[in-house]
Amino acid sequence: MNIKQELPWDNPRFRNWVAVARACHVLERTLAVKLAPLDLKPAQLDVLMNLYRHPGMSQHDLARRLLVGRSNITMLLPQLETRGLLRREGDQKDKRVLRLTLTEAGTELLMRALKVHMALIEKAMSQSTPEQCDMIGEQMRRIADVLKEA
Amino acid sequence: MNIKQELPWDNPRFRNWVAVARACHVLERTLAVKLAPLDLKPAQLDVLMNLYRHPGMSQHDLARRLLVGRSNITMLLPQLETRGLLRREGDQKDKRVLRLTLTEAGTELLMRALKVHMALIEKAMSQSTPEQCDMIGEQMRRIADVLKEA
DNA sequence: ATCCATTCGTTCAAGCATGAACATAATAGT
DNA sequence: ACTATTATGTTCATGCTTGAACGAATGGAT
Repeated sequence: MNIKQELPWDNPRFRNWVAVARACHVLERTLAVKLAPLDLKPAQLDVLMNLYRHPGMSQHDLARRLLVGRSNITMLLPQLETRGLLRREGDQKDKRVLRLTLTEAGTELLMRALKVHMALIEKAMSQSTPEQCDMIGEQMRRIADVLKEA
Repeated sequence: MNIKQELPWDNPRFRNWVAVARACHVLERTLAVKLAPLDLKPAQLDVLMNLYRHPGMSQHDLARRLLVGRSNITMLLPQLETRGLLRREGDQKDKRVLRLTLTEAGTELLMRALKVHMALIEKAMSQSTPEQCDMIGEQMRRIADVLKEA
């Protein structure tokens, strides 16, 4: 059996992608710590952000946007709803779907959390020039597109 | 209360970082699917990769390298050891530490998994020029460094 | 009208990751 | 030599995420 293939650590693409994954991991972890005082997890912040930008979303839409399963949303929402951060109201036309909207309290907490999130990202990406930053975003959006077709 | 702050979606750094996180998420997810036929999870592949490159690592070192808790390693290893993919041998000088090494079977499975992983990364990053790719890796390593000090 | 397929949300069991508490071994200070 | 501190690995309870199976609602075909 031919075990000698080109080993990935010599491949620039591999090494560089590993760096991307590590950076993501570290930032996610750091965000979780910084968000703890607000009693918010990164996943919950993602929910609030998406509801702020797209009020009236269905749970299914939210799941697709967050790249998670529908059941995940079902497990996630009650905590936030009980805390009065969002509302779930049945759609009149389609009795299957639940429309999601932020409450005042939800919006306010979101704003405080966003300050934390923004500060972290600013710190992380402060070393990159605007051009580099845009290029990175461009490439990453392309990657997500390429893989979604896979 | 002043709720009107600069909203993040208008900030390039924020938008671009979100793209990074999404790309990571999608690639991780895709990798999990493609690795399923080998009965390997991404986290397990990470273990095998690190043991291949650094034979004789301790569990603590492995945990730090994977950015994961020590207990996680403890829960992760028995599955791989039972499958005969790695060995855990007590260190003679320091009876606390367990030295980890890949077996033949482990190395062989790793090589097969690496083919899958590499193909995926190649596909993802094929759209970037080598210069762009290196620049991305450079920035990401810097981000990880900056955040580790935080 | 009546099936049939599809969609949305829920429930449930399973697998993972985490952090705190613990046991054992090594090390440093005295 | 003795104690206190630190380091390594394990155990355990908790919480998160997933996927499969389900019920209810919708829409389309005949």
